[in-house]
Amino acid sequence: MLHPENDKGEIVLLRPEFNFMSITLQIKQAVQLAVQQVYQTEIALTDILINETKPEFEGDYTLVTFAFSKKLGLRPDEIAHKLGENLLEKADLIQGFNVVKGFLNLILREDVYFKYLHQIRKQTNFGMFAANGQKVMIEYSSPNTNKPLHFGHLRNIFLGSALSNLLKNNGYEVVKANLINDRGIHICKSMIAWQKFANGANPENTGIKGDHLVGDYYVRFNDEYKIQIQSLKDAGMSQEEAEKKAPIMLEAQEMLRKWESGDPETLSLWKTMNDWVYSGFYHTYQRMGISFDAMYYESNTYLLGKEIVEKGLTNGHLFKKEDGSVWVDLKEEGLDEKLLLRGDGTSVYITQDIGTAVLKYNEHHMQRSVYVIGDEQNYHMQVLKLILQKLNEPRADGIFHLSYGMVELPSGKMKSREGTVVDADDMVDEMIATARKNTEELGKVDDFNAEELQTLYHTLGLGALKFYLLRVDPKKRMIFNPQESIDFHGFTGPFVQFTHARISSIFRKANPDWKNESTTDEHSLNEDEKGLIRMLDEYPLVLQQAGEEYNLALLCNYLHHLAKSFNGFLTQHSVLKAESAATRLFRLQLSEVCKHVIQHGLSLLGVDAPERM
RNA sequence: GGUCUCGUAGCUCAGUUGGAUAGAGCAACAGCCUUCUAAGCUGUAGGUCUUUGGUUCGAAUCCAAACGGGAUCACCA
Repeated sequence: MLHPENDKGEIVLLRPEFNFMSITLQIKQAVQLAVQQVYQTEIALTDILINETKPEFEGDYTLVTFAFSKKLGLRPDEIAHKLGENLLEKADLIQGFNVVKGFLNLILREDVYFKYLHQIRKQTNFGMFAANGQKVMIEYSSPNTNKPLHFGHLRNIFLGSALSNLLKNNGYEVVKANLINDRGIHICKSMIAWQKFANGANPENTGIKGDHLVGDYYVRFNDEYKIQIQSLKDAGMSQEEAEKKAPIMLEAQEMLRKWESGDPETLSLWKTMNDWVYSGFYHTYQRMGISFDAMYYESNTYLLGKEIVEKGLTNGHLFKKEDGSVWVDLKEEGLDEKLLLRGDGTSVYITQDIGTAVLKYNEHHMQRSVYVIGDEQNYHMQVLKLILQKLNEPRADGIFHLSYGMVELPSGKMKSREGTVVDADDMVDEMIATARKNTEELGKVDDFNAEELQTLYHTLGLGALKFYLLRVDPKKRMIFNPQESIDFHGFTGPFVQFTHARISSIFRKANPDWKNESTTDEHSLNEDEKGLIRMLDEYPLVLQQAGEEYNLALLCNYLHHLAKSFNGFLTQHSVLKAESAATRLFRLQLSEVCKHVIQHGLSLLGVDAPERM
């Protein structure tokens, strides 16, 4: 219900035509004027609190006057009465009022609703914002190349992808970026295991998807590693020593050294196996409707990172220790000293992140750079931003870590070693299969051909999955119960999709000429209709707030609420068989906007809205 | 131990720039399909908003402490 404000406390009009129409803003302006007239006091629009009136009271919107009470030194109910009388007399949008303690319940004239609905109907892209000249990069997904994507990645991917859609909608120029972690000991582990155990197995001759194939050898490495540790321990070695001395681990480390020194054979294998993984990832992204504008590879950026660090050393922002290692001092910032280059000159994790950040900026010159990364890296991201600021890298202040909580199983964390990881491809398959099962049981689309059915199952399965992962506040960790799987009832994607299909059904059965109809009859609004219009009024604000807070859950909640309200409306009132021609026309218009908002909102979440289901 | 973070119905989550009697979904129970799609709707039941103290007209929301989860504090990535 609030309008966003800038530093000066002024209302910000992202797209003036929306806010001009907004019912709540109209009321606020009227209240502002009333306060001025009755009490000769200026009051900021942002200090005016307007809520929707609770159903148990009479009214449409409610002004809370407690805050004025302190400023004016008067009783809240007295202020409410005075303002109510003034508004009734002066403001032509108010038809009546009542006062309960400090709450001034306002009854709007019906034509306020009609006018609003007509105005948003004129907006062909209601919910879309004009370009704001700002460019933002959003990095998400960012997988390692040693194993397939799992359920935890899905939260990351859907968050990043939906956030990209949302910010684009809200007027930003968006660059979707993916940073591939393609180098390091983890990929060498898969490579070693493949060399030793695969007998030349590849995606073609096994039919196994490339990322899964490589992942299998990563698992195989760990199995072998465990066995070797055990036998070394049986021979009297300590756990710690055995972990260091296990031959297969030494081989992996040797391979990493070869990789870093540019050994052609090693590089060739590395490239081959990474390509298997990429084609697997590509397939997974594609079926989920995920895409990127810019790809970054850590194997490309770590060298740039080194350069930046060297430069920082000569600038005196960094310092060198006796062993030749390079450090940054973050004690002033309340942190510790952090290592940036090892004594032997090799880079560490954060070095390549520094390089990537600079490369990103050099290529795109964006004002803001969002990193969708799990909350276990909060500290790391804080350090990265501080270092870049310290090095005076441009737009370091524009870095934002969209930190999301881990997806956990009821039994706790997913652990690959314990085989409790839920694979992303399996999950998508399972959701599509569930969609199929539910659809077949209901038997509503028996006339669909095979292709239409495939599309529908895909739409519903992915809709359920995406909505499920986006409906929770990203900051909070969430628990996923695979046994119960994901429901298609209640607060879910398919529920919202279903509402869209129902509305679509109405329009299929209406005379297509209804848009040309006109009537001079009067239609009197009922509470359900008013409630729906109030919800539509809220939509641009929800989008704006969701964008500013990087919180897609707000949009999910809104869409569920809207769909729920619409379903309630539909069971109470008939559209096509309305009492009068005017009512029928009005309800068609209202339904049309609701359909648009549902479709538009879902599209931002990356979810399709089916015409039938 | 330091820092950060979370604690709301049996379960999963909303609600947190302080506002009326704290809301959804799932699970449970009772109803509603000759009427635009029942993947729906309505009702019942379910709460010491972890606890204690503070701030005030008013606290789930802000502050402090305690208790209980989680993350992190690597020359790993």
